[in-house]
Amino acid sequence: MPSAVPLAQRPKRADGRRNYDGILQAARAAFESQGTEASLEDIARSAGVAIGTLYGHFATREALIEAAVREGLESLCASAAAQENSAEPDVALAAWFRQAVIHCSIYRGLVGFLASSSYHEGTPLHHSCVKMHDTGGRLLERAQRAGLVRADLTPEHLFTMLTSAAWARENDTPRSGGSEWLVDLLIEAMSQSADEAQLDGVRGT
Amino acid sequence: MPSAVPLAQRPKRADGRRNYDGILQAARAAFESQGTEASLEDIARSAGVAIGTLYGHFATREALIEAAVREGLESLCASAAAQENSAEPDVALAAWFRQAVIHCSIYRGLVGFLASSSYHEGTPLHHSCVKMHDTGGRLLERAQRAGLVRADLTPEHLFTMLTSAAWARENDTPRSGGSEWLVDLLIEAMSQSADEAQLDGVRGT
DNA sequence: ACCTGAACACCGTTCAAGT
DNA sequence: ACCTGAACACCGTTCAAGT
Repeated sequence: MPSAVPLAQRPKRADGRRNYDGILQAARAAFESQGTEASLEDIARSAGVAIGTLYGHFATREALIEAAVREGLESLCASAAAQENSAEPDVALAAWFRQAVIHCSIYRGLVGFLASSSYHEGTPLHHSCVKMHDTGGRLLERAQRAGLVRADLTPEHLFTMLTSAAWARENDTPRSGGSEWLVDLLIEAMSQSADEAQLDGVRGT
Repeated sequence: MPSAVPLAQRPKRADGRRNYDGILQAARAAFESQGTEASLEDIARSAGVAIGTLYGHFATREALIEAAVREGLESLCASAAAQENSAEPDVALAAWFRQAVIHCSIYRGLVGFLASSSYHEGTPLHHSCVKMHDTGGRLLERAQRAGLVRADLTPEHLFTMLTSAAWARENDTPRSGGSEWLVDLLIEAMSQSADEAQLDGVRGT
């Protein structure tokens, strides 16, 4: 069994698929302008279906959110796997980190769901979180083997940095410190100089 | 005029003060166990007053939150001002940063209000945010003058780091990366070595 | 000056009835 | 297999009436 939680599925019947897609489209628009707390009734209304239809396709708000971001997170991880062997290990990691931060903050409130799903199995978004852990972890390990990133970093640390930066981005204001800046700082903080890497080598890390 | 926004005020009449205090106590308990989205009706109920009484004292949810954390943030800034000249500049900054992270994450959801209040005048929590900016900024500047902290850091950057770490703490899980770790990383990232400081000196920073 | 609670509006969620 | 919308529960917020 690949996943214990029944994720939202595109129906087979034509009318069902039409509604499913319409709801998803309306949800994306609503989440984009009002965040993940947007009214589900409004979403159903603007999709032209009854509220019961929305619940029929998406059992919970989180299931709807999951369906709305699934493709994006999927492609984020897919593109990372593709470039995994092309770019320099540290550049690849940094580039992916930047993309991931953006993906996790497309909707205001999304990163909160991601954070609480990450270590809670049985939650719709958990699968996506695990996938991000895995691909992030792979990029991380590769950079660490090359001695370009601190050896004491774990995939969990990476995920914490990721979500924190995404949250900062979500709450960005023209006058605020700037999440872009924070991302730079975090990337710099996880890299290490050649000397430090050699020290690690001596210590046998 | 010190503040354009009318913050919640302790009433002068005895019965009013009793209710005000009771609501505040109930609110703190509710926020602690359920976060800042706790039901206001429940709070009023467990304080033994009608819902109208709660609204009479605290016009908005944010006003209630503000009143609940005011003392804590006040004392946080006061203690920083006191130690401002005792400890080493960088240690003082780091210590305050740690305390601040804790204070901003006592209630789940609080840091979200802080982040959105920081640059929005006319919001109940704005005053507290400005105060944190100021005291944080003073500690920062002192550490920078001593060449112990990166010169390009602004108080806004510090606030962004602060709230991000507080958010991470708010969402901490036994299995997660650990916000404590993130705090350490951020503190380390803002410090700079003596060599770098000298370089800055040469450049005239 | 302060308290009360009914009244209104709104939203989430379920489910019996329909096609 | 899928859709509908009434029904229920709950919460936020206001305000006329009271002390």
